[in-house]
Amino acid sequence: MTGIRRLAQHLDISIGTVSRALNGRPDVNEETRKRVLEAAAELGYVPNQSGRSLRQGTTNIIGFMMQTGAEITGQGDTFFMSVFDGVQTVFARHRLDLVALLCSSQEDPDDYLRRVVARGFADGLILSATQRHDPRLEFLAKRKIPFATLGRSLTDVGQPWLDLDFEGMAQTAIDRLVERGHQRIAVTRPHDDVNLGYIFVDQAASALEAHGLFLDPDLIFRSTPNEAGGYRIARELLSKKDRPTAILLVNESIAIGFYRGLSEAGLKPGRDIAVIGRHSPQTHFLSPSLTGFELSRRDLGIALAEALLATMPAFSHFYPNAELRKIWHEELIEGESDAFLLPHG
Amino acid sequence: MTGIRRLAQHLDISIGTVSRALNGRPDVNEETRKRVLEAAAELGYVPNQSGRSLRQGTTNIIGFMMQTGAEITGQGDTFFMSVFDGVQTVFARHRLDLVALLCSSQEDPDDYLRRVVARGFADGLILSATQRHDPRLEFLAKRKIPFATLGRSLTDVGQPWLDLDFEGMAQTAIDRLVERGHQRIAVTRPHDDVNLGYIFVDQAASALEAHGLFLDPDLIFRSTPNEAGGYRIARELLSKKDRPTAILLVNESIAIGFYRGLSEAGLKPGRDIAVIGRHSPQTHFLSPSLTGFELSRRDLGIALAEALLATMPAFSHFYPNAELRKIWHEELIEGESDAFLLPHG
DNA sequence: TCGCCAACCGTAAACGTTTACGGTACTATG
DNA sequence: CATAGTACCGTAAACGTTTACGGTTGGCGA
Repeated sequence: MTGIRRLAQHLDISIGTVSRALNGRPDVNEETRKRVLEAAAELGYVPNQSGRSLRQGTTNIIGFMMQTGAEITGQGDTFFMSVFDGVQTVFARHRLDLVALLCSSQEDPDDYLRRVVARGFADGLILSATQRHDPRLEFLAKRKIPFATLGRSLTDVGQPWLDLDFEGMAQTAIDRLVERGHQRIAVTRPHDDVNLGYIFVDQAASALEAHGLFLDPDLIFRSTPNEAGGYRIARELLSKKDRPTAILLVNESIAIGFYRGLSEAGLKPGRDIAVIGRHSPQTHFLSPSLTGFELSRRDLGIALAEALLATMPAFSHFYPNAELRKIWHEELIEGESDAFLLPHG
Repeated sequence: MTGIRRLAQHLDISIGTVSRALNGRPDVNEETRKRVLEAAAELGYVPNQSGRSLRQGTTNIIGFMMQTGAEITGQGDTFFMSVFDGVQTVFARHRLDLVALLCSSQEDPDDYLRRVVARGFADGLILSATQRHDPRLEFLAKRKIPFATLGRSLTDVGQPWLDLDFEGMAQTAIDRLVERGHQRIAVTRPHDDVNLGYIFVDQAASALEAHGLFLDPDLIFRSTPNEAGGYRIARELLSKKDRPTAILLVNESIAIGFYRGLSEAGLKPGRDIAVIGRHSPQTHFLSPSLTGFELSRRDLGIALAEALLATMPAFSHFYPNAELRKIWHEELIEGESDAFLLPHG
C-alpha cells in the first residue's frame, strides 16, 4: 500500500476525499481537511507527479530555454542567470518547477525545442535569444503551448514578450554623443540573428540621421557577446584608417574585452575614444568607469514569469492585469568612459 | 483513441506488441517491428512520458544542479555551461533528458535538493559546488538516488566524483614561483565552503613548507569567484604594508578583475607582481598574457556523465570501465604574468 | 502421431492520481 | 410530515504505458 492509498487507509477515509482535501477543493469538511494535511505531513506524503501528470495532462514544469556553447558562453550567461533568478521566485509561489533547458551549441535550437515539446515536457516555456525571424514561435503557437519570450521578434504570434529598450538606449546614446561633438560613431551588434541587434542598429542609424549624420556601414562591428568579442572589436576598430571617435557597445560583457584591447594600444576610454555600453555586475569594476545603461534583471525576470502565467488558464486569474508586452527602460549610469570632448569644428 | 492504442489499431495488432516493438524487446518479429516503427514515424507517435513514468517509476530525466544568484554569478557560470555541454552530449546518446536545476541564491541548496527529490523529479543527479562537508551527499545516498559530484567532499558516501587537480596546480605553481625567487606568495580561495578552496590552500601551504617557507595567513584572500572578487583582492592586496611578490588565483574569472585592480594602481602583472591563475575562454584576452592552468571542460563533462551512468543499473553495462573517480590534470599555459624575477637574496 | 520447444502475440493488471457521479445524512422550508 | 436542498463523502473510471502470463502456431525430433 503506497501513496495516497496508504494515507487514506491510515485515516480510514476514501482516497477521493484525501485527494480533494489536499488539492483544496471546497467540498470537503474543514475538520477532515485538517486531519488529512496533518497526516500527510506526518507520513511525509508527497503526491506522485507521474500519476498527476497522467491524469491531468500537465507536468507542473516550466522550462526556460537558453542557448549555450563555446561561442556564446560569455557573460551573456550571467544575464540569463539573473533573469532566471527572478523567474524562479514567481513560479515557486505557485509550486511550479522551473528548470533551465540549455540547448547546446552543437544542436539546432529549433530541433531542440521540437524534442522538448514532443516529449510533453513542460506546461509552459520561456524563450530567450529571440531571433529576428524565429520559427520556434510559430511552432509553439501551432501546438498551443503557452510561452513568453525574452525579446521581440518579427515573427509575432501574439505571445507575451518583454524586451529591453534598445531604441531608447540607441537614441539616448547617440544624442548624447552628437551633443558632445562626435560625428563618426561606431556601433556593435551580436554575431547572430538575434533581433535586438537589428533594433539597436536601426535606431542608431535613424538617430544619427535626425542629426544630419549617417551610420557608416564600415563602423558596424559584429561580435560574439563576450569578452573575446569585445577584444576583437577593439583590434579591428584600431586597424581602421578613419577611426571613429565614439562607440556604442550593445552587450554588457564585451566592454571588458574592449577596454583591454584599447589599453594594449595605449588608448583609454574617455580620453581617446568615447564609449557607451551597458552595465553588468562586472562592468562596475572597469576603469575608467563605464558610462552605460543598467536595469534590474531580477525584476525583469519576475515580470516575464508573470506575463507567462497571465496567459495560462490555470493561473491567469492571479495576474488579471499583468503587462503582457513591455519594454523595459534602462537607466543611464554616467561614468568617465564618454568624457571625451571633441574640439568642435 | 489516442497514444499507443491508436497506433495499435492502425496496425491491427495489440498494444502490447506495439510497446514491445518500440522498446526493442526481443520477442517480437522483426517484420512487425519494422511496420510498427514506420507507422510510428508516419503518425508522429511519441510515447507519453507520464504513462511510462507511472508504470516504470523512472522519469528519464537527469538533473544537473548548479547554484546561481547575485554573488555567485560570475564567469563561474560559464565554467558550468561548458561542462554541461559535455554532459549533454553523453545523455543525448541514451535519450535521457538533461535539465539544469538552478538553485537561486535566495534558497538553501539543501532545501532545494530536498524538494527536487521529494517530487521524484530525476532518475539521477549531478551536483556541483561541492562543499567540504556536504549534507546533500548523505541525503542522496540515503534515498539511493544515483548521483555524481563535480568536486570531492570530505563527506564521502561512495558516489562517483570528478575533480580538478588542485593539488597539482598548487604544487606546480608554488614550485615555479619559489624557483624564481619568490618567498612571500599569496593565494586566493572562494568565499564559501566549497571544498576546492581547502584543497588548494592546504596544498599551497605544504608546498611552501617543503621549500622551508610558510604560507602567511594574512596572504590568504577570500573572494566571490567573479571579476568583482578579483578586483577586491587586488585592492586589498595593495593596501597591505608587506606586499606579496606573487599570487595564485584559484578561480578563472577573478583574473580579469585582479588585472584591473592592479592597473588602476599603475601596476602590471609580470613586472610588479607575479600572477599564476587559471584559464577560461576569456582570460586568453588578458594582457600581459596570463600564466595559468587550462583543461577541456567539455571533456570533463563527458567523463562526469559517464561516471554517473556507470552507477545506474539501467546503463552501467554501457560503461563497464568508466573511471568513477578521477582527478583531471590541468595543463600550464605559460604567459607573461609570472615573468617577474626577484633579485635573489 | 505425439510431444516438445521456440517464436510470436494478445490479454489484462498495475502504476498513483483526479474527478464525475451518485449516495447518505442532516437541515430547512412549506 | 414530505420535500427540497446542502454538505460531505465513497465509488469507480480514466489517463497511457509496460510487462507478466498464457495462448496459439508451426517446426522438429522421436
